[in-house]
Amino acid sequence: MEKTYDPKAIEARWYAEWERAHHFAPKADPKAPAYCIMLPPPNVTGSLHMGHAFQDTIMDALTRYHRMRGDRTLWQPGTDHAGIATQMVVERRLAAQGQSRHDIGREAFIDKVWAWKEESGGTITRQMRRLGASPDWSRERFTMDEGLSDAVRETFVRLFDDGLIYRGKRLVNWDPVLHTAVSDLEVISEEEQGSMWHLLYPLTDGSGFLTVATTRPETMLGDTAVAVNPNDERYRHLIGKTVTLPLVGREIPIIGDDYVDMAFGTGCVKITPAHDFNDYAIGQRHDLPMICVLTKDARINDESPEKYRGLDRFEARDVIIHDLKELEFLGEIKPHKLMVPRGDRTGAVIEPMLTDQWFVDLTREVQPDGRPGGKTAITEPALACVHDGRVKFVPSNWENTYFQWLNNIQDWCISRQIWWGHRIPAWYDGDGKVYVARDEAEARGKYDLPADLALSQDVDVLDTWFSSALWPFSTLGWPVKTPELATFYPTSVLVTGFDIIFFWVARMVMMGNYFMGEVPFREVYVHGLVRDAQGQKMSKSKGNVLDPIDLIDGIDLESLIAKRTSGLMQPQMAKKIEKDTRKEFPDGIPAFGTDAMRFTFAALASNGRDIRFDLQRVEGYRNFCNKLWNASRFVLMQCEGQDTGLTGEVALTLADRWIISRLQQLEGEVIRHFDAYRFDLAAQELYEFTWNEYCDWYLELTKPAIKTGDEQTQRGARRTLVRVLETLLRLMHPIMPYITEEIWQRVAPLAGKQGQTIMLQPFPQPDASRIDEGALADIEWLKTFTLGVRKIRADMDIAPGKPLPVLVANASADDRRLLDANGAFLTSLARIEAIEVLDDEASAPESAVALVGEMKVMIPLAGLIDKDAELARLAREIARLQGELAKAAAKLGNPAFTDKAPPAVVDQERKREGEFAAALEQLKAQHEKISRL
RNA sequence: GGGUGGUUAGCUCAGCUGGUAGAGCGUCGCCUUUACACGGCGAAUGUCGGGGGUUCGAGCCCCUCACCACCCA
Repeated sequence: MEKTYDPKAIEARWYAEWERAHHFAPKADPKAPAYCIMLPPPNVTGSLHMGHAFQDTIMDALTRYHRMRGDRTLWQPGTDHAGIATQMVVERRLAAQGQSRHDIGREAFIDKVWAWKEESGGTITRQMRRLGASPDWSRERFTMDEGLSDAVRETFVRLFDDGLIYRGKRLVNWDPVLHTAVSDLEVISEEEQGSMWHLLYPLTDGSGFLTVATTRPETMLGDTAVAVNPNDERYRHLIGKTVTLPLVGREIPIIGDDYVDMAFGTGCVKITPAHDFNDYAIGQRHDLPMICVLTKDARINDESPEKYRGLDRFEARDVIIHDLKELEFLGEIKPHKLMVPRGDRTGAVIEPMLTDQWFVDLTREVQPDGRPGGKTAITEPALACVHDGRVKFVPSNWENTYFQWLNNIQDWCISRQIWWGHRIPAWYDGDGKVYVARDEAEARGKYDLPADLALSQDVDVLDTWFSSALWPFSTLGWPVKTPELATFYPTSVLVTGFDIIFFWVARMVMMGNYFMGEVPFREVYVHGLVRDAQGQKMSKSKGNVLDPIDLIDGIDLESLIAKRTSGLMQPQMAKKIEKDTRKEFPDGIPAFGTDAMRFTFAALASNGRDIRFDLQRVEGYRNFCNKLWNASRFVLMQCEGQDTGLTGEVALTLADRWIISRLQQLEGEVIRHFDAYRFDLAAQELYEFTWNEYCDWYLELTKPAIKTGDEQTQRGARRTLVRVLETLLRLMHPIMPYITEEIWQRVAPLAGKQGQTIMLQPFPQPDASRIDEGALADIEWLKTFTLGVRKIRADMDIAPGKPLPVLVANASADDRRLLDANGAFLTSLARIEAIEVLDDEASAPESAVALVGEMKVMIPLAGLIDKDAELARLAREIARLQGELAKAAAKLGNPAFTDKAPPAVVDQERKREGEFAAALEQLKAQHEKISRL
């Protein structure tokens, strides 16, 4: 083996080998329990970001863990078509050639999108392979595949026939750049600085003015009422009167509605039902007319006074304010912070707009014809299955978020006015009558339409999330009843970020319940969001993104800067991004390798919401990989070509029995943490055991055993070295697949294991009968002894390499037994020249002392030890013990404690008190003795 | 306004059913000791956000306040 761990040299080789050998496919054994994870489908033309890498690490760890446990394990991969995002990219490419999609037409445009998918499609799945991800690639699916498209048509038609999909004019989020409705998910509202304008609306009877406050004055063109709170003394008497809308001249009523916040603004609210969600609701309550004043690209339309027609909404705002001022209808203007909704793709300010759209009904109890409405058929079952535990959230508090959203749910707008996606399976005749079926021929048959009746298909496509909602069963073959569907549905766990609980998780539950009659997954593991070291969200525009592949391979500073500053939406940010990047990564990013990155993600996967990604953490775990590498190197050096005790008699030393015991405990802990999705704790246990026990103690303890032990002892040590390492590798494999495979290939034969790959080996199971409590206790004694000597050495400034003579006094029978048995260990670990057991302490020379229980470990002062230093050292220790003793004594002196606390706790406290007291007495005596010198 | 999460060592975070406050990184000494300097050995460091309560005992349970973050309106 190389002296230093070099991830690059091992990763590529193993991945290719695993994939070639089809190790990722679920095993055929029908008796094995099924375990299935659905990969949340990333955008087919997208690329891997830190969130993906984090999530993929968790899913892969779970997949590898269950595969090793013998489950029939499927990690189902695939990608989605990301309708809007992908269409935008292709449109931008067209625009670069001076064309728009309308120039080339729908069909040609769709061809271009497919071509783009072919060209850039494999990036993210290639990157997943770099991460060591082990999904069954042979089952990879794409939401626009034939089969998945069938599933989409099937669900649409069935929901429509069940009366749960309808078409209607509703207020939706309108992106005026994309010319499409978008879902709430695709709208990001952020606080921006704006103004609050006070507008004066004259009462029609001439008796005065009402002052309304608004942040969007241009919408006044579409006002159809002014609302006040019916409890508001100031305005109550005006309800029922009318005002005359300035500039427009329309007479509109003053209405009373509880919605109006008396304390906010002026307490009078202008109502524009066609351009505001709250106003829309008020409009419905009061049966107000809805006047749409904007065109599809957010210009003023022909419903408005001629002067404003054709103006962009923000130009119109300026003109309207100007005109109102001229006419003295303008009151105060106050600076005001408001939430501005923007399209997440375009950055354009979203306008609520009244348009014809398709919706999934999620709110009606019953339909007019008596069939169940969406609330009964879809929403309530989705709530029920979480309430009754058929779907469990981990951590469980996310259930509240889920409930909160479903309890306030609106009908789901599923149509999008774009071209890339699943075209809505609905046809219209010349009169606009709609026919829904799987295809046109079916529509004609189903609705008994004459063959010569001209039909045209709806031009809109479905929301990408509509197809994503079907993912857990459509990828398994539904609507065909495949064996995979029977085996793997419901799936075991969904791994996802909390940001899409509403939009995706809830919708999968809805669709799964409705079409499969069963939940889509048993558990939802909700992980945090990866942020940068400062806790900032990583985003291209902030220039603080990290590419997981750069952590694996490393990247030099200039390349990193170039990457971060290219293709920015706001090129002026480049300077600042460059400066920040130079500051944070003066030397670029070193190559850490996949395993170190994966271990970091696992270690960061606690229950928190935010995960600050700190490069130093990765560095630490890269060092850990190196530690493991070198420990393995040591083991191989001791064992390769040697008898590793595969057959025949062996003798196990205390150290062997101890590390075997600890290994059993570790196995139990790791399993417990994996099962609880506490990857951070599992990682910590593995780290701790490997470094602080296996390397720091066990390897050191084997050195004297191998060097000076008899043949059986050597064989025992070698056997334990390789067996424990081999087991440890299997325990770590789900988190660090590459390094464990590489080392396992060499270690396994020495441990008597055979197999093509570690990834199909059984996951270690603890064996309680191999936990040797005596060995655990004896090693504690040995450690205490060693640490005591080392501490004296360090405090007295004695060279670490200098062998020391040691005397022990006040040794119990047990101490003597341990001294006899472990002399070799002690001399090696603590660098001791010789140990002499004194029967009579009085004869001892002046020494520095450490305590192991009651026993005194003494290092003679002669020529070695500085008297003052030793006194200081003793004084510190005495002070510490006095503190502890006082605490324990106070506790025991309290009768309430001794009476009421459980006896075991009291006993333990008594024992501690005794130990402190004894130690204190010894050290005090020692202090006195030395100070008399 | 409603909701959720958070506040523990210089930094980032663990702390399971209340019973001796922990880790990594960083810091400070000593050391190229034959697996590893991507290392070894040793050390320092806490009013567990404030206040109150329950309890023999509270970082953990209850109440309250403050601040931070996020979600919904």
